[in-house]
Amino acid sequence: MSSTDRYDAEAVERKWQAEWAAKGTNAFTKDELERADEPYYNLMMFPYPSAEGLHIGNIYAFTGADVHGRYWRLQGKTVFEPIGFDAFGIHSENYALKVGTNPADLIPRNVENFTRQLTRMGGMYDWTHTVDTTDPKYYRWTQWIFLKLYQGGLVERRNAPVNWCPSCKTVLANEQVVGGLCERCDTAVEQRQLPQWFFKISQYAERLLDNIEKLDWSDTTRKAQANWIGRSEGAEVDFSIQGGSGAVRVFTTRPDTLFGATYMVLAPEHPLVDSLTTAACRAAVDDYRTQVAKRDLVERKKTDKEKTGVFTGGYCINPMTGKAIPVWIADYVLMEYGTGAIMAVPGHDQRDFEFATVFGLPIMRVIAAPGEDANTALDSAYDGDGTLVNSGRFDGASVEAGKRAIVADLAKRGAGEAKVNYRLHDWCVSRQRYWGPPIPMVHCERCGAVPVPESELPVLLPRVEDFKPDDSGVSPLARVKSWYETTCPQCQGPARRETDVSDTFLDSAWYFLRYPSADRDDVPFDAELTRKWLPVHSYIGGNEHAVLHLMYSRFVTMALKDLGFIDFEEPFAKFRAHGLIINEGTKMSKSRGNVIVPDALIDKYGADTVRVYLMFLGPFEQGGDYRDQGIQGPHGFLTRLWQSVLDANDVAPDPVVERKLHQTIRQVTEQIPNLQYNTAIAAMMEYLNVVRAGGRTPRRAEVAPLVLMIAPFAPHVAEELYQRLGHNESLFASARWPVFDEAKAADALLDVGVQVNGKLRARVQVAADADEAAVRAAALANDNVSRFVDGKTIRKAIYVPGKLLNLVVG
RNA sequence: GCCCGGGUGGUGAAACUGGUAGACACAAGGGACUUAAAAUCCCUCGACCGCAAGGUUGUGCGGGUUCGAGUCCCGCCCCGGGCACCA
Repeated sequence: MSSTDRYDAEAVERKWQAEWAAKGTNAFTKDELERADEPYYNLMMFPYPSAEGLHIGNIYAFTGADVHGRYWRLQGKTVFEPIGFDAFGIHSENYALKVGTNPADLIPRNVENFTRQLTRMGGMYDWTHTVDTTDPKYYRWTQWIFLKLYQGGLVERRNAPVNWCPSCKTVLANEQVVGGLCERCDTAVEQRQLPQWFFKISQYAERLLDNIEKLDWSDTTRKAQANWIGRSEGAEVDFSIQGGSGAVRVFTTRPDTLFGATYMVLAPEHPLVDSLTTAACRAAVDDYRTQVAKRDLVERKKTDKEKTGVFTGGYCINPMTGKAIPVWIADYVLMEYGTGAIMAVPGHDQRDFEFATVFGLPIMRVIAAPGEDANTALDSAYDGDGTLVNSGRFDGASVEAGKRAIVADLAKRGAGEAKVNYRLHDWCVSRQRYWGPPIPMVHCERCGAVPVPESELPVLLPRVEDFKPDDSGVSPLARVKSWYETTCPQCQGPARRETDVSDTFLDSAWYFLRYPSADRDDVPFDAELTRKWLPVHSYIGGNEHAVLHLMYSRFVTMALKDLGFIDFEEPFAKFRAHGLIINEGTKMSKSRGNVIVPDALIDKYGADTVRVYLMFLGPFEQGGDYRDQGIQGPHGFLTRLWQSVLDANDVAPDPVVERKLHQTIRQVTEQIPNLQYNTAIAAMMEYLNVVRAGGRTPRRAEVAPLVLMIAPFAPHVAEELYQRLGHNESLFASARWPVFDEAKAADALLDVGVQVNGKLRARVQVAADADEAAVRAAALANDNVSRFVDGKTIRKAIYVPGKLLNLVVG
């Protein structure tokens, strides 16, 4: 054997990557996309191109998705597998600040490096249809989407709190606030109110929730989405203000406990706080409100701190008891949920109970559990089921019936109504930052906020050398006078551009619509191509995006459908979340210094080995533990496969090997579409062991199908072996997935376990068509079985055909 | 606190719908081939008892259902991830 016949992964991979690029094996022309017979859009979450390059987690995810795409391609589908770069955002911006470079210079270098690495891993990417969210040709259409939603009445400008670091003089994202302090300078973070742009996603809450059950998505992801939307059924109830006009409206899920509402609590920011506050309480209320405003948003939401609050001096009337109850303010009531005000029922809500205990407010029982009555003392809130007590004419009703009856009563009197509330709140898309697409709006003193005309898109992000945040509290763009000074598109008067940029999540909320039409500059997405290729057939990505990215993508898709731009409302027919890779039992992180460097691994073993190993580690949807030594297994496997194909002769396949082959094809064919890659690979290893058992010489017909089956995992070596088996064209362009023959997969003899009283005593071999009597005879003929049966009566026999016989004796 | 995962040999992990636990692989040990090494091939490999045949035991813990439980039910413990005062 000459040295050129040794498995040289590097040479093989170089050769085939060049071949694919030269022949355009994985790229589609517009015409090809339009004419595809069986389109299959295989999408994976595009990466943020960091300066460090692809990490093993990216590679794991992309490989798993690529295996999926290559499999369907071999099954005859036209698989479109694009990749792009999600390059805007705070990560790039902060990193650029840290190293003192402009992100506009940094990103192209990172993209180039990522492209090199992705190519090197052997992904089946169509590089003629890629996107870069920072390219004006892309973000022009991100801005277009903003405008379309604006025109559709789905965008609104309103004040909202942001985290503010008084020392860095900048707005912070929630994750930049650590323990109430700025992560960079440890200064206490405050809240500031700024006008921001919102997408009214909450209008879609019901549809977003209802559609979930129709989606073929990972269960965990669907549950996360449902929880995030957080539907809760209850009622809104008016508590009229004593000695004043109007009422305070609250949302409650427990209208049945209304008789137990002994006080009320408003969020400190609630608009009625001012009018409810009496002169005597004014100072304390103002003081408390200032303190709350000072705290950052993250700290505000901590649940484990002691309840605080102050009395406003005002009273409202409980619509059921007619009694006046005091109105307090406290930071445990949030302005953004419900109506920003609650009726407190300390007897049956733990938070209210704690608050009432701290401030000595009355606690009343209005629900009695079985065995309790109206006078049973409460030492904590009781939130279980039971019957109403201390509730006038509603006494004796169940919780369920009480809810209905009290809501009906309130409705009759015009004091309340049934109401469904959602946790999901509107999407704030404003970022007081530099590295993002400028929001395409103009502020005119006369006309107010005016959208930039479509014909003037893109609103280019100017190159700004000094994009460090300053104390203005607004985007760095607000310092670039030459940029923000403009004229009003409506009245031509002097105007000022919106200087905030949009959220990165907006960039990624529509990129899948762009890919097929990435080469079009006249439209964001071609109508025909979109109809043909979307919704996405398969989407694979991390569970860290299970909520926001997927939710926003669904929302944008729904909105675009309602606006008449597309004819479907769910973007991803199928979604699967992949697991995480850990290293020797511990999480990988830069600080631990245990990050696996993919380039070094590929240098040593080749991309094919790395791909197979990553997919072999554990179930793809659960992740796995990367162990350095383990890679030897897959590497040896590919080496043996190589050797076996080169050594193969033309003798007809051995029947025993052939049976195993068909069983293997069956298993692998079933498991790959379900992402059960680890066991599919194990089956192929097992088969190759049979082919090579005892050092026998493999036959060509025994190994040729294995070359095809390993191709999704190890595409380069598969191509090379396919060629050496005598084919001229690329395997992926010409080969078809092997088909198994059920008859040939069937075993002639079956191994049946024999139990006596549930304990395994023997295994007997019987003909595949043996009936129960035959199995029983064979079992009783077995010494070890008769040992346990002799002298006893067989009371019962359970026979699982072809598998197991259990004799119950006694 | 709540919602998801998960807990099986020395290790990563398999196990269809309740039916022969530990496939496949790593590591370890032994052997063949070789001048040697590499590569390749073969054997052993949960624990305990036994020369063996075989037996007992074993899937985080405690109960239960069943002819039969890693798998189902009830009650716990531990690990990982996400959400978190949501009224």
